[in-house]
Amino acid sequence: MILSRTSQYAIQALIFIATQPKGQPVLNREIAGYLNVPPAYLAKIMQSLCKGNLLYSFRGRLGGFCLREGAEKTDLLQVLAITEGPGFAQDCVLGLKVCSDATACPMHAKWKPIKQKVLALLQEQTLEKLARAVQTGRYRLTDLPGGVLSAHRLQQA
Amino acid sequence: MILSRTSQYAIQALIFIATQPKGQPVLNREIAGYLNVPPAYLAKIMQSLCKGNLLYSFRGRLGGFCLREGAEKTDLLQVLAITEGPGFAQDCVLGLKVCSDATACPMHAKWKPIKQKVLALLQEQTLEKLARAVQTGRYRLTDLPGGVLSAHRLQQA
DNA sequence: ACAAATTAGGATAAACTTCTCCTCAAGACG
DNA sequence: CGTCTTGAGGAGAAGTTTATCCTAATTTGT
Repeated sequence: MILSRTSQYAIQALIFIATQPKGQPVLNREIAGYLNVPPAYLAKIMQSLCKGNLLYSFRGRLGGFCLREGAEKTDLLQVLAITEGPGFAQDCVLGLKVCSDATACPMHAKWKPIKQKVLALLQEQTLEKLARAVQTGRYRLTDLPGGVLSAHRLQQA
Repeated sequence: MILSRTSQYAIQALIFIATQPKGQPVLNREIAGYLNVPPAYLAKIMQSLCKGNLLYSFRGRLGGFCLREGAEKTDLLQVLAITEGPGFAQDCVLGLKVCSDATACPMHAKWKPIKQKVLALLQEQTLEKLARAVQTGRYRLTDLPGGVLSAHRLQQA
Protein backbone atom coordinates (compact mmCIF):
# COMPACT_ATOMS: atom_id res chain seq x y z
CA MET A 1 0.00 0.00 0.00
CA ILE A 2 1.36 3.37 -0.90
CA LEU A 3 -0.46 5.49 1.68
CA SER A 4 -1.11 4.85 5.35
CA ARG A 5 -4.68 4.60 6.53
CA THR A 6 -4.16 7.86 8.36
CA SER A 7 -3.29 9.63 5.12
CA GLN A 8 -6.26 8.12 3.33
CA TYR A 9 -8.65 9.28 6.03
CA ALA A 10 -7.06 12.72 6.06
CA ILE A 11 -7.40 13.18 2.32
CA GLN A 12 -10.96 11.91 2.28
CA ALA A 13 -11.95 14.17 5.14
CA LEU A 14 -10.37 17.22 3.57
CA ILE A 15 -12.05 16.61 0.25
CA PHE A 16 -15.37 16.11 2.00
CA ILE A 17 -15.03 19.38 3.86
CA ALA A 18 -14.12 21.07 0.59
CA THR A 19 -17.40 19.88 -0.91
CA GLN A 20 -19.39 21.44 1.93
CA PRO A 21 -20.59 25.07 2.12
CA LYS A 22 -17.57 27.22 2.74
CA GLY A 23 -17.00 28.73 6.16
CA GLN A 24 -19.67 26.63 7.78
CA PRO A 25 -18.07 24.23 10.29
CA VAL A 26 -18.52 20.52 9.69
CA LEU A 27 -18.76 18.16 12.64
CA ASN A 28 -16.22 15.42 13.10
CA ARG A 29 -19.16 13.10 13.68
CA GLU A 30 -20.65 14.00 10.30
CA ILE A 31 -17.40 13.46 8.47
CA ALA A 32 -16.72 10.15 10.16
CA GLY A 33 -20.29 9.06 9.51
CA TYR A 34 -20.13 9.99 5.86
CA LEU A 35 -16.73 8.42 5.28
CA ASN A 36 -17.53 5.47 7.50
CA VAL A 37 -14.33 5.72 9.52
CA PRO A 38 -13.81 5.52 13.30
CA PRO A 39 -14.79 8.94 14.74
CA ALA A 40 -12.33 8.96 17.62
CA TYR A 41 -9.46 8.14 15.33
CA LEU A 42 -10.53 10.68 12.76
CA ALA A 43 -10.65 13.28 15.54
CA LYS A 44 -6.92 12.76 16.13
CA ILE A 45 -6.20 13.19 12.46
CA MET A 46 -8.31 16.34 12.32
CA GLN A 47 -6.26 17.65 15.20
CA SER A 48 -3.03 17.16 13.31
CA LEU A 49 -4.50 18.80 10.23
CA CYS A 50 -5.32 21.80 12.41
CA LYS A 51 -1.76 21.87 13.69
CA GLY A 52 -0.63 21.61 10.10
CA ASN A 53 -2.56 24.82 9.41
CA LEU A 54 -5.00 23.34 6.94
CA LEU A 55 -8.08 23.58 9.15
CA TYR A 56 -9.71 25.74 11.76
CA SER A 57 -11.52 24.03 14.59
CA PHE A 58 -14.33 25.41 16.72
CA ARG A 59 -15.63 23.96 19.95
CA GLY A 60 -19.05 23.98 21.47
CA ARG A 61 -22.38 24.25 19.71
CA LEU A 62 -21.98 25.25 16.09
CA GLY A 63 -18.49 23.88 16.40
CA GLY A 64 -16.66 21.68 13.92
CA PHE A 65 -13.94 22.05 11.34
CA CYS A 66 -13.58 24.16 8.28
CA LEU A 67 -10.83 24.88 5.80
CA ARG A 68 -8.49 27.70 6.57
CA GLU A 69 -8.53 30.56 4.07
CA GLY A 70 -6.82 29.48 0.88
CA ALA A 71 -6.65 25.85 1.98
CA GLU A 72 -8.71 24.75 -1.04
CA LYS A 73 -5.50 25.29 -2.99
CA THR A 74 -3.68 22.77 -0.82
CA ASP A 75 -2.33 19.88 -2.88
CA LEU A 76 -2.04 16.28 -1.78
CA LEU A 77 1.70 16.41 -1.38
CA GLN A 78 1.22 19.08 1.27
CA VAL A 79 -1.33 16.93 3.03
CA LEU A 80 1.03 13.96 2.97
CA ALA A 81 3.83 16.08 4.38
CA ILE A 82 1.62 16.38 7.46
CA THR A 83 0.32 12.83 7.68
CA GLU A 84 3.32 10.82 6.49
CA GLY A 85 5.95 13.17 7.72
CA PRO A 86 8.74 14.68 5.70
CA GLY A 87 10.95 12.22 3.88
CA PHE A 88 7.91 10.67 2.32
CA ALA A 89 9.01 12.08 -1.00
CA GLN A 90 12.61 10.97 -0.65
CA ASP A 91 12.77 7.38 0.49
CA CYS A 92 14.68 4.78 -1.53
CA VAL A 93 12.63 1.90 -2.94
CA LEU A 94 14.97 -0.64 -1.42
CA GLY A 95 15.17 1.18 1.88
CA LEU A 96 18.75 2.43 1.62
CA LYS A 97 19.50 5.34 3.90
CA VAL A 98 21.47 7.07 1.19
CA CYS A 99 20.37 6.65 -2.40
CA SER A 100 21.17 9.54 -4.67
CA ASP A 101 22.43 9.98 -8.20
CA ALA A 102 25.97 9.77 -6.86
CA THR A 103 25.56 6.50 -4.99
CA ALA A 104 22.41 4.59 -5.73
CA CYS A 105 20.55 1.31 -5.43
CA PRO A 106 20.09 -0.63 -8.67
CA MET A 107 16.52 0.63 -9.04
CA HIS A 108 17.35 4.27 -8.59
CA ALA A 109 17.92 5.33 -12.18
CA LYS A 110 14.70 3.80 -13.43
CA TRP A 111 12.64 4.70 -10.41
CA LYS A 112 13.51 8.36 -10.24
CA PRO A 113 11.52 9.59 -13.25
CA ILE A 114 8.48 7.63 -12.17
CA LYS A 115 8.65 8.92 -8.65
CA GLN A 116 8.77 12.41 -10.04
CA LYS A 117 5.62 11.76 -12.02
CA VAL A 118 3.91 10.54 -8.89
CA LEU A 119 4.99 13.62 -7.00
CA ALA A 120 3.91 15.90 -9.84
CA LEU A 121 0.51 14.26 -9.85
CA LEU A 122 0.13 14.68 -6.11
CA GLN A 123 1.10 18.32 -6.46
CA GLU A 124 -1.38 19.04 -9.18
CA GLN A 125 -4.33 17.57 -7.29
CA THR A 126 -5.74 20.26 -5.03
CA LEU A 127 -8.59 19.82 -2.58
CA GLU A 128 -10.62 22.19 -4.72
CA LYS A 129 -10.18 20.11 -7.88
CA LEU A 130 -10.87 16.86 -6.10
CA ALA A 131 -13.95 18.27 -4.41
CA ARG A 132 -15.33 19.42 -7.74
CA ALA A 133 -14.68 16.00 -9.22
CA VAL A 134 -16.72 14.46 -6.43
CA GLN A 135 -19.47 17.01 -6.85
CA THR A 136 -20.01 16.03 -10.48
CA GLY A 137 -21.19 12.70 -9.05
CA ARG A 138 -18.87 10.74 -11.27
CA TYR A 139 -16.41 9.98 -8.50
CA ARG A 140 -16.84 8.53 -5.07
CA LEU A 141 -15.16 9.45 -1.82
CA THR A 142 -16.38 6.45 0.15
CA ASP A 143 -16.99 2.78 -0.26
CA LEU A 144 -20.18 1.60 -1.83
CA PRO A 145 -22.79 1.20 0.93
CA GLY A 146 -24.89 -1.97 1.09
CA GLY A 147 -24.11 -3.42 -2.26
CA VAL A 148 -23.69 -2.11 -5.75
CA LEU A 149 -26.89 -0.14 -5.41
CA SER A 150 -25.42 3.29 -5.59
CA ALA A 151 -23.15 2.33 -8.46
CA HIS A 152 -26.21 1.55 -10.51
CA ARG A 153 -27.87 4.73 -9.45
CA LEU A 154 -24.83 6.65 -10.53
CA GLN A 155 -24.84 5.08 -13.95
CA GLN A 156 -28.48 5.94 -14.45
CA ALA A 157 -27.98 9.54 -13.40
CA MET B 1 6.95 4.20 2.26
CA ILE B 2 5.97 2.21 -0.76
CA LEU B 3 7.40 -1.18 0.21
CA SER B 4 7.38 -2.99 3.51
CA ARG B 5 10.68 -3.77 5.16
CA THR B 6 10.00 -7.43 4.47
CA SER B 7 9.78 -6.75 0.74
CA GLN B 8 12.93 -4.68 0.78
CA TYR B 9 14.86 -7.42 2.54
CA ALA B 10 13.47 -10.03 0.16
CA ILE B 11 14.47 -8.11 -2.93
CA GLN B 12 17.92 -7.33 -1.59
CA ALA B 13 18.49 -10.94 -0.63
CA LEU B 14 17.38 -12.26 -4.00
CA ILE B 15 19.57 -9.84 -5.89
CA PHE B 16 22.50 -10.77 -3.68
CA ILE B 17 22.01 -14.47 -4.33
CA ALA B 18 21.76 -13.70 -8.03
CA THR B 19 25.19 -12.07 -7.91
CA GLN B 20 26.73 -15.20 -6.39
CA PRO B 21 28.05 -18.24 -8.28
CA LYS B 22 25.07 -20.10 -9.63
CA GLY B 23 23.98 -23.35 -8.03
CA GLN B 24 26.23 -22.88 -5.04
CA PRO B 25 24.11 -22.43 -1.90
CA VAL B 26 24.50 -19.17 0.01
CA LEU B 27 24.09 -19.19 3.78
CA ASN B 28 21.39 -17.14 5.42
CA ARG B 29 24.09 -15.89 7.76
CA GLU B 30 26.16 -14.63 4.86
CA ILE B 31 23.25 -12.84 3.25
CA ALA B 32 22.14 -11.23 6.48
CA GLY B 33 25.69 -10.22 7.24
CA TYR B 34 26.23 -8.71 3.84
CA LEU B 35 22.92 -6.86 3.81
CA ASN B 36 23.19 -5.97 7.47
CA VAL B 37 19.70 -7.18 8.34
CA PRO B 38 18.52 -9.32 11.28
CA PRO B 39 19.41 -12.96 10.44
CA ALA B 40 16.49 -14.58 12.24
CA TYR B 41 14.02 -12.33 10.53
CA LEU B 42 15.63 -12.81 7.15
CA ALA B 43 15.38 -16.56 7.70
CA LYS B 44 11.58 -16.25 7.86
CA ILE B 45 11.54 -14.26 4.66
CA MET B 46 13.78 -16.79 2.94
CA GLN B 47 11.33 -19.46 4.00
CA SER B 48 8.47 -17.68 2.33
CA LEU B 49 10.52 -17.18 -0.82
CA CYS B 50 11.09 -20.93 -0.86
CA LYS B 51 7.37 -21.50 -0.49
CA GLY B 52 6.87 -19.02 -3.30
CA ASN B 53 9.05 -21.26 -5.48
CA LEU B 54 11.80 -18.75 -6.06
CA LEU B 55 14.45 -20.51 -4.00
CA TYR B 56 15.70 -23.94 -3.08
CA SER B 57 16.91 -24.48 0.45
CA PHE B 58 19.39 -27.06 1.72
CA ARG B 59 20.03 -28.00 5.29
CA GLY B 60 23.15 -29.15 7.03
CA ARG B 61 26.72 -28.58 6.02
CA LEU B 62 27.02 -27.09 2.57
CA GLY B 63 23.46 -25.95 3.07
CA GLY B 64 22.00 -22.59 2.23
CA PHE B 65 19.77 -21.10 -0.42
CA CYS B 66 20.03 -20.84 -4.14
CA LEU B 67 17.81 -19.67 -6.95
CA ARG B 68 15.50 -22.19 -8.49
CA GLU B 69 16.10 -22.91 -12.16
CA GLY B 70 14.94 -19.97 -14.20
CA ALA B 71 14.40 -17.79 -11.16
CA GLU B 72 16.90 -15.23 -12.46
CA LYS B 73 14.12 -14.21 -14.81
CA THR B 74 11.83 -13.43 -11.88
CA ASP B 75 10.72 -9.81 -11.91
CA LEU B 76 10.08 -7.63 -8.90
CA LEU B 77 6.33 -7.74 -9.29
CA GLN B 78 6.47 -11.49 -8.82
CA VAL B 79 8.57 -11.07 -5.71
CA LEU B 80 6.13 -8.53 -4.33
CA ALA B 81 3.23 -10.85 -5.00
CA ILE B 82 4.87 -13.13 -2.45
CA THR B 83 5.94 -10.59 0.12
CA GLU B 84 3.10 -8.05 -0.06
CA GLY B 85 0.41 -10.48 -0.99
CA PRO B 86 -1.88 -10.30 -3.99
CA GLY B 87 -3.87 -7.11 -4.30
CA PHE B 88 -0.67 -5.11 -4.00
CA ALA B 89 -1.08 -4.15 -7.63
CA GLN B 90 -4.75 -3.28 -7.33
CA ASP B 91 -5.28 -1.15 -4.26
CA CYS B 92 -6.98 2.23 -4.56
CA VAL B 93 -4.90 5.25 -3.52
CA LEU B 94 -7.64 6.43 -1.18
CA GLY B 95 -8.25 2.97 0.20
CA LEU B 96 -11.63 2.31 -1.41
CA LYS B 97 -12.54 -1.35 -1.58
CA VAL B 98 -13.93 -0.95 -5.07
CA CYS B 99 -12.29 1.56 -7.36
CA SER B 100 -12.50 0.72 -11.04
CA ASP B 101 -13.14 2.62 -14.24
CA ALA B 102 -16.87 2.13 -13.68
CA THR B 103 -16.98 3.52 -10.17
CA ALA B 104 -13.90 5.33 -9.00
CA CYS B 105 -12.35 7.64 -6.44
CA PRO B 106 -11.49 11.13 -7.65
CA MET B 107 -7.82 10.20 -8.09
CA HIS B 108 -8.47 7.11 -10.14
CA ALA B 109 -8.37 8.55 -13.65
CA LYS B 110 -5.09 10.36 -13.09
CA TRP B 111 -3.52 7.68 -10.97
CA LYS B 112 -4.16 4.75 -13.24
CA PRO B 113 -1.60 5.53 -15.97
CA ILE B 114 1.08 6.25 -13.40
CA LYS B 115 0.38 3.08 -11.52
CA GLN B 116 0.71 1.17 -14.74
CA LYS B 117 4.11 2.72 -15.31
CA VAL B 118 5.15 1.65 -11.85
CA LEU B 119 3.95 -1.88 -12.48
CA ALA B 120 5.62 -2.00 -15.88
CA LEU B 121 8.87 -0.90 -14.29
CA LEU B 122 8.61 -3.57 -11.63
CA GLN B 123 7.92 -6.15 -14.27
CA GLU B 124 10.86 -5.24 -16.41
CA GLN B 125 13.35 -5.42 -13.55
CA THR B 126 14.47 -9.03 -13.24
CA LEU B 127 16.83 -10.39 -10.62
CA GLU B 128 19.31 -11.09 -13.39
CA LYS B 129 19.32 -7.49 -14.61
CA LEU B 130 19.51 -6.07 -11.13
CA ALA B 131 22.32 -8.43 -10.17
CA ARG B 132 24.30 -7.38 -13.22
CA ALA B 133 23.75 -3.74 -12.35
CA VAL B 134 25.20 -4.38 -8.92
CA GLN B 135 28.11 -6.32 -10.38
CA THR B 136 29.22 -3.35 -12.46
CA GLY B 137 29.97 -1.71 -9.12
CA ARG B 138 27.97 1.37 -10.01
CA TYR B 139 25.04 0.45 -7.80
CA ARG B 140 24.80 -0.54 -4.17
CA LEU B 141 22.63 -3.17 -2.52
CA THR B 142 23.35 -2.12 1.04
CA ASP B 143 23.83 0.96 3.11
CA LEU B 144 27.23 2.53 3.19
CA PRO B 145 29.15 0.92 6.08
CA GLY B 146 31.07 3.06 8.53
CA GLY B 147 31.68 5.84 6.12
CA VAL B 148 32.15 6.02 2.40
CA LEU B 149 34.99 3.48 2.54
CA SER B 150 33.51 0.66 0.53
CA ALA B 151 32.19 2.96 -2.13
CA HIS B 152 35.77 4.03 -2.79
CA ARG B 153 37.01 0.48 -2.75
CA LEU B 154 34.41 -0.52 -5.29
CA GLN B 155 35.42 2.28 -7.57
CA GLN B 156 39.04 1.16 -7.44
CA ALA B 157 38.23 -2.46 -8.21
C1' DA C 1 -25.20 30.72 36.21
C1' DC C 2 -26.32 26.36 34.01
C1' DA C 3 -26.80 22.75 30.69
C1' DA C 4 -25.67 20.89 26.32
C1' DA C 5 -22.58 20.25 22.51
C1' DT C 6 -18.29 19.99 20.66
C1' DT C 7 -13.09 19.67 20.11
C1' DA C 8 -8.41 18.81 22.82
C1' DG C 9 -5.59 15.73 24.77
C1' DG C 10 -3.90 11.87 27.54
C1' DA C 11 -4.00 7.00 28.48
C1' DT C 12 -4.50 2.71 26.81
C1' DA C 13 -6.18 -1.24 24.01
C1' DA C 14 -6.03 -3.95 19.70
C1' DA C 15 -3.88 -5.31 15.57
C1' DC C 16 -0.19 -5.68 12.69
C1' DT C 17 4.77 -5.66 11.47
C1' DT C 18 9.28 -6.49 12.72
C1' DC C 19 12.39 -9.04 15.27
C1' DT C 20 14.27 -12.77 18.65
C1' DC C 21 14.81 -17.19 20.75
C1' DC C 22 14.46 -21.93 21.23
C1' DT C 23 13.79 -26.59 19.74
C1' DC C 24 13.39 -29.85 16.00
C1' DA C 25 14.54 -32.01 11.51
C1' DA C 26 17.80 -32.91 7.96
C1' DG C 27 22.17 -33.32 5.71
C1' DA C 28 27.56 -33.81 5.72
C1' DC C 29 31.44 -35.80 7.49
C1' DG C 30 34.36 -38.18 10.58
C1' DC D 1 26.84 -43.95 14.77
C1' DG D 2 27.78 -39.43 16.68
C1' DT D 3 28.62 -34.74 15.99
C1' DC D 4 28.45 -30.53 13.76
C1' DT D 5 26.12 -27.45 10.72
C1' DT D 6 22.31 -25.59 8.66
C1' DG D 7 17.27 -24.43 7.63
C1' DA D 8 12.17 -25.21 9.51
C1' DG D 9 8.90 -23.81 12.45
C1' DG D 10 6.58 -22.34 16.66
C1' DA D 11 6.18 -19.07 20.46
C1' DG D 12 6.42 -14.79 21.72
C1' DA D 13 8.78 -10.00 22.56
C1' DA D 14 9.17 -5.25 20.87
C1' DG D 15 7.70 -1.54 18.16
C1' DT D 16 4.42 0.89 15.30
C1' DT D 17 0.01 1.96 13.49
C1' DT D 18 -4.77 2.04 14.18
C1' DA D 19 -8.53 2.55 17.22
C1' DT D 20 -11.13 3.45 21.72
C1' DC D 21 -12.29 5.74 25.99
C1' DC D 22 -12.37 9.10 29.38
C1' DT D 23 -11.79 13.68 31.21
C1' DA D 24 -10.98 18.59 30.55
C1' DA D 25 -11.55 22.89 28.12
C1' DT D 26 -14.33 25.82 25.25
C1' DT D 27 -18.41 27.72 23.19
C1' DT D 28 -23.56 28.37 22.59
C1' DG D 29 -28.06 28.99 24.07
C1' DT D 30 -31.39 29.14 27.92
